[in-house]
Amino acid sequence: MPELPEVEVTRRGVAPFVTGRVIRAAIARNRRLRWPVPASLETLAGRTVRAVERRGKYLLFACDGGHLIVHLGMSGSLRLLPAGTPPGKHDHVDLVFGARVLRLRDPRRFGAVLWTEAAPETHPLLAHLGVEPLSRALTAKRLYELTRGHRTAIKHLLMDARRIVGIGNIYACESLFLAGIDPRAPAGRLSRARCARLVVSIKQILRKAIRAGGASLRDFVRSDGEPGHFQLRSWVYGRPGLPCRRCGAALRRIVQGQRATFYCPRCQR
DNA sequence: CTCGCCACCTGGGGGC
DNA sequence: TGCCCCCAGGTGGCGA
Repeated sequence: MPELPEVEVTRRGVAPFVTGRVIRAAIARNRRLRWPVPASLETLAGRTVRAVERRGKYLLFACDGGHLIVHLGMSGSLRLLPAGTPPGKHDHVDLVFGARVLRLRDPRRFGAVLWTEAAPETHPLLAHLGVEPLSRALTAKRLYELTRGHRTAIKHLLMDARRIVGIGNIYACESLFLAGIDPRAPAGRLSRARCARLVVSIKQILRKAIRAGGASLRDFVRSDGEPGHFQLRSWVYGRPGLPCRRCGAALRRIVQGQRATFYCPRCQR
């Protein structure tokens, strides 16, 4: 799935086609996502989409009277298709806009579609989210402060959405490579200089991935319905045993917190 | 509060 | 071909 760049690319792909448009119908063929798709989904019919926003990996469709919250989980994608396109097995939710339908496909059903009439930032899923990595709020100083007192590995902390949002397994590995930091390093012991380098690396890799149209691995499909062929060439992710593109050393795969971590034992210390 | 771990799902790929 | 096992980009929630 979708880490921040893929969600942002989806947002940008979808927004021009739905902003200012009236939802003619909202359809849930399978309500069994991570949480049940609420019955209030159907009340979207007749409402206008005012904006498409993003908070972390959550997409927020600002509508008259509320926000539709969409999370793509690990295998979700949103596509714009001609209305009437027959749904596939894993196409669970549709928003119909006249000639087009915005369709959620999510084979693993780890995604979510929720509706809230309160301010979205107060929603339980969003209320405790951390800093946006591409915002000015993420500075070297901020990362330094966020890491103090934490013995957990820096890679694990990067993926903790209560501190920093949007960084998943791929971009955690890649940004640590760019910063030359061992993913196992205790977060609280990183120097100010290393925090500064890591912040630069995080912003760089996320921006680059957005520019590339999102790293397209198996499940990500661009919102226009074309399978993304763009794949950000990874430095370390998914390359165990292969030579480091920078120094030639054999890359390693380890497991941290039940997740695979890829790194270069020579470049990252 | 932090931590370590589990669970929720389906599908693809490799080995036999 | 078929079967079985392993792996996968997330993250809420549990108990310690």
